[in-house]
Amino acid sequence: MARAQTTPKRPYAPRLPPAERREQLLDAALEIINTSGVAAVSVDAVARLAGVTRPVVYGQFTDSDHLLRELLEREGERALAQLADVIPADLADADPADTFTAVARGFYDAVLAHPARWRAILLPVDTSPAPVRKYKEAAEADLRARFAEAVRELLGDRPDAGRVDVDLLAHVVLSTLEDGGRLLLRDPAGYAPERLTELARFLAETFLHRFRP
Amino acid sequence: MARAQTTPKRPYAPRLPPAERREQLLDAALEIINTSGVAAVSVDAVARLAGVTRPVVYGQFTDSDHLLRELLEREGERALAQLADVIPADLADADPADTFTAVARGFYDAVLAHPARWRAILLPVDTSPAPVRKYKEAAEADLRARFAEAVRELLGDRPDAGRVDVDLLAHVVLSTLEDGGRLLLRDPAGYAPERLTELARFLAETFLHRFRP
DNA sequence: GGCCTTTGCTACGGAGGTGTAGCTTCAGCA
DNA sequence: TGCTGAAGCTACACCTCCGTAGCAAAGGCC
Repeated sequence: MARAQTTPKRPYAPRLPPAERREQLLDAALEIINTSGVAAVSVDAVARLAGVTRPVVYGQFTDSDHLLRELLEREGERALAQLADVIPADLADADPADTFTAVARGFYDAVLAHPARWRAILLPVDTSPAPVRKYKEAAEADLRARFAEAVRELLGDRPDAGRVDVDLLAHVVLSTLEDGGRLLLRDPAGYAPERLTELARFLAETFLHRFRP
Repeated sequence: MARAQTTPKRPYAPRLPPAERREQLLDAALEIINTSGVAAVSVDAVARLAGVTRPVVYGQFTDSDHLLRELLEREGERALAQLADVIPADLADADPADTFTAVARGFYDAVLAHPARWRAILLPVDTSPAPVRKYKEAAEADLRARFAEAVRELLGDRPDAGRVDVDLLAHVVLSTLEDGGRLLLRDPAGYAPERLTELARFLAETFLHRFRP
């Protein structure tokens, strides 16, 4: 009764140095994305989940867009780090179909290893007021360019090689892999990595077959 | 000065019978999606754009979700109607690669013919609070099933036919076509229907080549 | 030309989010 | 042990959107 007359007085949150607070807030935002979708991310929601008040969030980020951009950047870097082990540096030696299959498998395993991260990256295709999308598109363009380069090298001056729209093919292949990632996130049982990888192998072999009659 | 003392008194919107008002409101929502994204669709925004007050909207729809669902249903039906002319009834006769190429071309032309409609359908991959997504997924599942059936018929009992994960392949092919549609909407000059269709033909031929050595 | 139904409007109360100004608490250090 | 700066908190004013209750205008019908 005595304390009811005054506001319950929120417990003081543990103090953290800026860098740690920052990480904690980004973690909170990632969790919100995974439980309630990107749309639910607001300065308010992040502060609440982190057990802190809004001014604390404003101390680290200018607004929720800024926070979201930073989150995608952080997760994007970590995602690329995951893929770095997977994407081969030199592909001159190995069988191209094997290589592609291994990349696909590595990607799907990476998705399964950190579903929350990849959900944040793969699901919001249109969302985010455009400044966020930029970072992602740049990263994807880079991946496409590398893939296209690899295909060009592979085809060399084989007959008919000129007929292939390599850049558009890169687009299609990347988006196919991504789509597999989304299926994996939505229904890991129905679309297990093995199944997705098997199709990747089939497609790679089919493509190569076309150029080795 | 005389009229400044009272509220400016909004001009009375032209009266419309419910059915027409409904259409008009759906049109307004579609325009909002195209100019500002799905996230910007609210009862308020729709009413404003339609030159009408909120209670009028509530007369036709229970809330913005309901409105969005109805819109997707309307546009979905119209989209399917566009595709009806394109998707062949019997495919026993023609060359499969030609058929697939024609379907792809028809689809891309349909997208270009009504970009606003297809933007509403293709762009919001994750958005929309889940009840809206349902309708779309059902339609896609149907398309996938039909495609898968066609491929099964085509393969028949050719050697190796059993090795193909037809259902997953249907997923990949549909999502590839859709991705082409998105490219077309974002950059019609860079990804003209001809270019996209050419790749579709190449992929179809490559696939068939694998089964006709 | 007056009535009555239909369509639209004003006006309210409320929920939730934004960003900021100014006060409080904590912890380390002299 | 008391000061001080960094880290948090409260409180406020503002905005946008939500739904609804009750009033006002149009226009068809007799």
